[in-house]
Amino acid sequence: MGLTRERIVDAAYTVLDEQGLSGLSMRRVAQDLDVRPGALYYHVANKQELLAEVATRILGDGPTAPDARSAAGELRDALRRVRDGAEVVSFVLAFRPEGLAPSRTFPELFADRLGPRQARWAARTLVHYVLGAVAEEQNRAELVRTGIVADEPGHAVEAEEAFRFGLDAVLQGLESAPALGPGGAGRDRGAERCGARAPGS
Amino acid sequence: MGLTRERIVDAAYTVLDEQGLSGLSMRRVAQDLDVRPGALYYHVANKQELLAEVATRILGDGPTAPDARSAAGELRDALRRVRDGAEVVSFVLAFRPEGLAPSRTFPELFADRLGPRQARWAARTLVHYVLGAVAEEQNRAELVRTGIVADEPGHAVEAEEAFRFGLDAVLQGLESAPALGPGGAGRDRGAERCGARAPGS
DNA sequence: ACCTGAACACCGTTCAAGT
DNA sequence: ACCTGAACACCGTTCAAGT
Repeated sequence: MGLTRERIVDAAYTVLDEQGLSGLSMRRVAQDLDVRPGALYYHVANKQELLAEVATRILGDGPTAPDARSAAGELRDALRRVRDGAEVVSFVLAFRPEGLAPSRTFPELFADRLGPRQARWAARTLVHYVLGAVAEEQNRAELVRTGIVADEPGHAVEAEEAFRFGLDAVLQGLESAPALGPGGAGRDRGAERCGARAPGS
Repeated sequence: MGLTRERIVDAAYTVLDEQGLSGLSMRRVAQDLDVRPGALYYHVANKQELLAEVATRILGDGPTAPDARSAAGELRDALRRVRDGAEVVSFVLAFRPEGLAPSRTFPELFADRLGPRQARWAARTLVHYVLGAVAEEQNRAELVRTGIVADEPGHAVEAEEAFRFGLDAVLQGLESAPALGPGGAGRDRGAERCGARAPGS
């Protein structure tokens, strides 16, 4: 009864939450919509585009909080609301940089203290931290679900503490370390040989 | 002429470097070894196990440097040596935590200053940062390869600066922020409402 | 304009049967 | 013990043909 881009995204989001990212196939989405797989391609270019739409839905309007700590918390909440949320957003962020909400809003959080370049770098550091932490947590949940690993009690609180520990460290470092102009000079305490070559081939 | 687990890992590593992770299939590996796909399963349980072996090869013996900064640099070098290295290691780290070299060696880097729990958290924060940074860089390289995005000149140096910026921040934060006992009390500067609920469903 | 039917070119994995 | 042949149950994507 009228296939729509929006209905497809809805169905995909539901499949994601119920089956996880590994269960999210175009064929499965089509089946849930009582439609042949090919029909989807009239409304959506390909699976990547559909995933990008799902990621946008996961992230919502982006964080509304004005400070980095609360914004990171909001991002974490958004990612945790749906199964494999961090994995989906990471994937989309990979092939569509600058296209997602955090890439636009997070740099603003550092715009008062840092130049535009450093603000972008700081934002990426923070976003990567949250994505990595939530992805680890959700991946572990997937392993528990499949029975590969046992659900140790007290793991949830440990995850909480661990997240806070790392978040504190990252925020601390971001607000103290790079107190210098947009040129990028002046990081000179034991910074010799950190291993940096051009990517091979 | 004598299929071996080692020869299979060799072939997989070569396919990875030449075709990327998306081109690394069991069938492709079998083809390169002049063998039917089914033959691989006599030496390797499944694709995940093979990927774990490839990740181990990418990481080598783990970092030999005694300080966190150099260790992070060594990890980054190792990941960058092969195409999609960060993606592979992230994937393996997801379904096989504690199984890879960094999970064992990185906590030692913080063992003198932090308790065992915090040392593990600090290690994870640092490893996630490096993985995220290299993954972003390599994902961009893949996009350039496919022609989806243009190869802006000066992007390599920007990546270098960005990595150093974030690394400095993370290291700074890790060595200053959590100067407290293994109990976990005492992070009390503006830490209200960071958004923490149990994972849904 | 929108969807079906049907195919194309792939996947990972299993397993009887051969040697 | 080790590998082949052949299948099973999937994929994403395309595209003529129908309505």
